[in-house]
Amino acid sequence: MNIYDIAAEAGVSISTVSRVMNHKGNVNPEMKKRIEEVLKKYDYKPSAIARGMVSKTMKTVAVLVTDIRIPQFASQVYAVEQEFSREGYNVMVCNTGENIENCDKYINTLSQKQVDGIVTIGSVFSRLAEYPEITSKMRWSPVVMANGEIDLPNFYSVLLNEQEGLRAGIRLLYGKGKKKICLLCDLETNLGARMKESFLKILKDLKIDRKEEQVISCKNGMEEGAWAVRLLMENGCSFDGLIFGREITAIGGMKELRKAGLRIPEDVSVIGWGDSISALTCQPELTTVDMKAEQMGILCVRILHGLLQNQEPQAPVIIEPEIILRGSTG
Amino acid sequence: MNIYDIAAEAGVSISTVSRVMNHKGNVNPEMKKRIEEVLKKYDYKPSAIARGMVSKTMKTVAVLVTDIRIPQFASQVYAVEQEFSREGYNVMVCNTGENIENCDKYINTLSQKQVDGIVTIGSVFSRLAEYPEITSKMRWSPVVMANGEIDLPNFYSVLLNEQEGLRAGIRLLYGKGKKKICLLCDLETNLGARMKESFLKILKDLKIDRKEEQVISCKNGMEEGAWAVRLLMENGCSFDGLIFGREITAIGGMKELRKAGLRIPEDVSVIGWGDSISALTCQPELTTVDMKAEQMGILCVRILHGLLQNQEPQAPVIIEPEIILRGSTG
DNA sequence: TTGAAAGCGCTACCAC
DNA sequence: GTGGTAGCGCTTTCAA
Repeated sequence: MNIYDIAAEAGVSISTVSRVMNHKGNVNPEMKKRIEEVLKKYDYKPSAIARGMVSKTMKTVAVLVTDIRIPQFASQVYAVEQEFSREGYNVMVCNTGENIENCDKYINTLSQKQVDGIVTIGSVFSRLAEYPEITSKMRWSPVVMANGEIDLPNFYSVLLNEQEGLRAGIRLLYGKGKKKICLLCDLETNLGARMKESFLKILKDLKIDRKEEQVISCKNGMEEGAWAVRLLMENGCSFDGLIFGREITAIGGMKELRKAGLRIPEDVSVIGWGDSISALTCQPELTTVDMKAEQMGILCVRILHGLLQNQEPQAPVIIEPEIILRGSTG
Repeated sequence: MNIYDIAAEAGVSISTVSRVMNHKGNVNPEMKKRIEEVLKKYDYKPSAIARGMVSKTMKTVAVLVTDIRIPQFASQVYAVEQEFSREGYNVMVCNTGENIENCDKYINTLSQKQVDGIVTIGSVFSRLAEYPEITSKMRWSPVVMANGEIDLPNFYSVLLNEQEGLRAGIRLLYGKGKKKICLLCDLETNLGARMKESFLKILKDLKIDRKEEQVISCKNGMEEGAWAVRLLMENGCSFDGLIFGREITAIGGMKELRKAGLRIPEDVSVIGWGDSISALTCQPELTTVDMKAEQMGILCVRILHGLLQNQEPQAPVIIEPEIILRGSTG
């Protein structure tokens, strides 16, 4: 069943059927009605592929994410999908893994399929800047980066004001009398490196002058969080406030603290970084800097969808995080 | 840049270029080399849309899932995406929500885009059987259901042996001397209803004869788990073993038990149903019946990919769950 | 207001 | 072994 069949049955030309289906141009009301009846009779849906061939769009966008199993990412992908779905787009999901070079494979097929746009989720994708052979292949469509930034004409950003989040966290701990604060995050990531920088700057602003290790690098994961805390204790570092770069590492860290007989929040207060249910399942519940995953996803869609409608590109959007108080900080 | 440009630059016809690109038919080695050089020079990628127009496939499949933010579902979608990606397919994700009728909207666009196949994730989709007006629109492609089953020619299934999982859970509790066991799951779902049935059957098999409420219906969610436990206690029901239909409800339930001063596992042993990190973040760690989400995703892909290659359709595949022992059962 | 026809970029068939 | 060409199902222009 194709447009010719419909046209034949309605006794008109395919042009007119096309006009009726797309609500374009003027069509005699009577004829229109006749065509619509045939359309309904067969519940006819025109081929998006043939349409895409002419119009150069399949109404499909792609999301690049390292791993959709990570709750924050899942939330963002969810928001992106739901928003785009409302605009009539479908969303392809690509789990690239941490290794940025894997993007290449996806970019190849996405460009062949001419997806209308790309959303990247997670700070790793900022590293694409180091792979011009990949970004050069990404010029056919706009790219909106959640938590990432690349200085190229078709790349746009939605960023989180991490520094303010960190500042709020430090203020909170400080207000509770916790003045020996450490930051534990993955310094090998762009986000982690930025956090360290902000952290040291804020401490300086606050005229806090700690000699002991203040920043420990640890990968994301529960085990790694526990490991980092152990390291801190083995080094004889004294601390009474910990800020983690991820919820899951914070939870691993809390387990280790408990194992060492330290009470949370009495002996050590803990702050995580995220926005997922995990913060509620752990004991005590975890105070977090809310990364506003869903809001970020929604904003990415607003920008990308705007671009697809030829709206003016926007300056990088900055989202303000919010600190959510729970048991781990008393 | 299209196939004509490549052909012109190489001084050959588009037929030959097509043959080289698709490694089909015989081409003079010299000419082949010349064409490949031009192809490489421009890093030329043929349009998947034009190709799809002829070949009737865009090498794309879709996943229908209620909500990708639920960890088990995220794991399954992840597995499906990774496996299909290895086979050269892209995966569209559709978050349909609990309301099955929302599928209609997605099915319409998916059929227009002629996706090669569909994977559904979660037992809700069994309910599609009640909506022939939707399933009738799903005939253009094979559908493989994870945890679901519909008796239609193009629908295939990968199922979990829930009864065995439940039996293992009950045996475990029984072995620990816990003989007053309750099941807490959402009876309004297909899965929940089946679990209740299995549960009662197993108790009967084991000649366990409990008079008190043994099955409580509670929706999925932490609050709901807590609510169900409260209900159980308010009813004065005595129990020493709880089996929940979801991890998250189990965690909510454990919180409530703790609040009531009950020790886990000494006073009450708890078993959840799932396969996610939450079981490790809670306190104590949760014993679960592993739903084998990733394995299930992988099997769905094997079946669907086989069907796309015109391999023989398979009988429903049944996966055996596995019980993972942790602190909540001692 | 309607229809004829070109053309989107490719694959596959049929001649040569 | 190679090239010409029909045709996939649509949208869009141009004439009528």
